[in-house]
Amino acid sequence: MRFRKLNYFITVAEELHFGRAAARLHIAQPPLSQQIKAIEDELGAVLFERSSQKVSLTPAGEVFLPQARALLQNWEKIQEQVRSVANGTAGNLSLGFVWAAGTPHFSKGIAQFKQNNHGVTLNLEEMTTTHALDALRTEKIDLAMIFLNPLMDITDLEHQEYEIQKHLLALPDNHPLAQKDSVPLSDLHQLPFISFVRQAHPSLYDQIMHSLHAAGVEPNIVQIARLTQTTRTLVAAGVGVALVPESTQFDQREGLTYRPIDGVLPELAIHFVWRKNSLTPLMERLITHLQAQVPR
Amino acid sequence: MRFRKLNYFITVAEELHFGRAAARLHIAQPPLSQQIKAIEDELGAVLFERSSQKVSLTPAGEVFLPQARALLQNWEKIQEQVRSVANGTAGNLSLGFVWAAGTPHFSKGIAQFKQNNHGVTLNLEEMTTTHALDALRTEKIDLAMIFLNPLMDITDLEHQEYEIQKHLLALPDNHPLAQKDSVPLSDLHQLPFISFVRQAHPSLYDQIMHSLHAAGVEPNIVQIARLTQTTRTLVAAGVGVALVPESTQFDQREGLTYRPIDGVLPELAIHFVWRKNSLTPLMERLITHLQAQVPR
DNA sequence: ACATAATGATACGCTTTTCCTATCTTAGCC
DNA sequence: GGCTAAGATAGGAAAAGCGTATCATTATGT
Repeated sequence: MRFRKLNYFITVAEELHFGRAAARLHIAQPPLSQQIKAIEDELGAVLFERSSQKVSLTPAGEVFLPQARALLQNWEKIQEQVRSVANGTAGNLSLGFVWAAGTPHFSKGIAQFKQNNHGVTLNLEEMTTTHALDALRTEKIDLAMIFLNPLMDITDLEHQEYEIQKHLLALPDNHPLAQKDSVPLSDLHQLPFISFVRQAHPSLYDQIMHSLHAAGVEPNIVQIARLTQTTRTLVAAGVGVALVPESTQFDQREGLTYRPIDGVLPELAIHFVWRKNSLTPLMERLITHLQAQVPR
Repeated sequence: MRFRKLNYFITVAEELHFGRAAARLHIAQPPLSQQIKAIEDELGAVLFERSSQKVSLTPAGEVFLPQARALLQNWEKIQEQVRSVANGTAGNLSLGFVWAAGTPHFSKGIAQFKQNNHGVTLNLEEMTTTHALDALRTEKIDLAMIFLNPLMDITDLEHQEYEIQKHLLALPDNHPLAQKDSVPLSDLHQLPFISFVRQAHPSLYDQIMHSLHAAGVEPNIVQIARLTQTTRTLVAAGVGVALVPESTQFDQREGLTYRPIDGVLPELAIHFVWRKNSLTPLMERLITHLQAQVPR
């Protein structure tokens, strides 16, 4: 599909000489004459006024020439665009990610990717793990970055690790435990606790609770916060303490301190997740790029 | 140039099934697979996700489909347009015509032609014979309607008769000659005369003067008018009499009378004139149409 | 688990299209 | 009147496209 004939016509129209045009096209003159005749037959319109002396365009040819040029140009553009989408330098991508993934290196990575891929439209949306999985399966998003753990049933999906975060204990500045450099897990027993809603990340929630129980810690959940933002506000207000992903510390806040935990807690594994057979070059490129931004 | 492959792609994209698509295209399935593969190779982009279970578009294919459709549609439009221009139902045409050609049947003919050929843009310009010939040769106009006579050198042009007009004598209402039903040529001797500029229609001018001399009439040219409009104003004002084309009488005017001439005067032959080998279907159609409007 | 059915890919020979070489035709020119 | 330049025509060769037969893969049903 080289639009051969269209090119033949344009070249003859430019040279106004079958011999020279044929030379430019690297073919002999007779087939060129034939092909032009074929176009004329197909269109039902004579495009050239021929004499042995000179060749000129008929009004029909005059009208055809710019249109033919435009068509070819259009075709070039289409080709480029399709190629761009194919190798991932253009296209659309909807990404759902959990709040904890929104680290400075994540933002930087996204910004760079946009910078280097002007043809790409990224659609970013913050979601809970539960919501993101649903959005993936209903094809509302193409890619998710969520808390993954082995208990989840994701046989219809594929995934790849993004980063592992540790838990930190969020404390009010003036809390007695803030004196210690790191807090033993057992110290959390019966402490007033602020948790996220289980439904947001059910497996993670269950895993954390399991770990606490195993360490003999019975948390006294005094409040359930839907947004991490709210959790921090409540902790700062002295309502209680909370276990938060380490990425939370990137947002500094008056009156809040973070301490590492001494003891066994599940890791916070953020994974890229996508539907089977839906991994496009664009997604691959984005995943590779974002992963490269993760420190260490 | 049937844009075969493009159509193949579109059909497969619509059916999402190589077998059915091949059937719709009236070819076997293997060549279809081959051609699709050829497109993919050419674009450097996989367009379909194939499995023995189902075929689906890749993002690149998704982008390509509407573009391919648009391209084909565009091609159809181009074809139609070229065909229209070729058979004269569309296009542009610049027509220069002498004032005398602007009769009611001329106006009606033009109006009808426009009505019946909406794709046609007519560019009408009133000109003198001299100016029209120049405009023709410099390709500023495509067709002229001018006073033609055998003395003119128009070997580079072709022509066809439009209509023959007679001369009339334009008189003030109260002029003594207005009493007669027709005026003998000899009566014009020494009468105050209003003439057009010789340069406007030189051959015609010379021919008229020759006829007058031959009849022993020595006109007393008191004024030279550039516009026929002006001639009539001057005649009505009693400045003199004038020889005018019979078409002039279609414009009635207070205080003006026209009388036939008894005697030998050149006929006013208005011809279509165009450059050799420049007669397009559109011009042919216009010429035929206008000529059919001439009375009798 | 194994045979069956459905579907796209591959192999290979045939047909059609396109191209090339050689020659013809026409129109200007010395 | 022959010469030259340019496009058209003729006929065979090369290339592209197509068809039949077959393979490979995957789901399905017993």
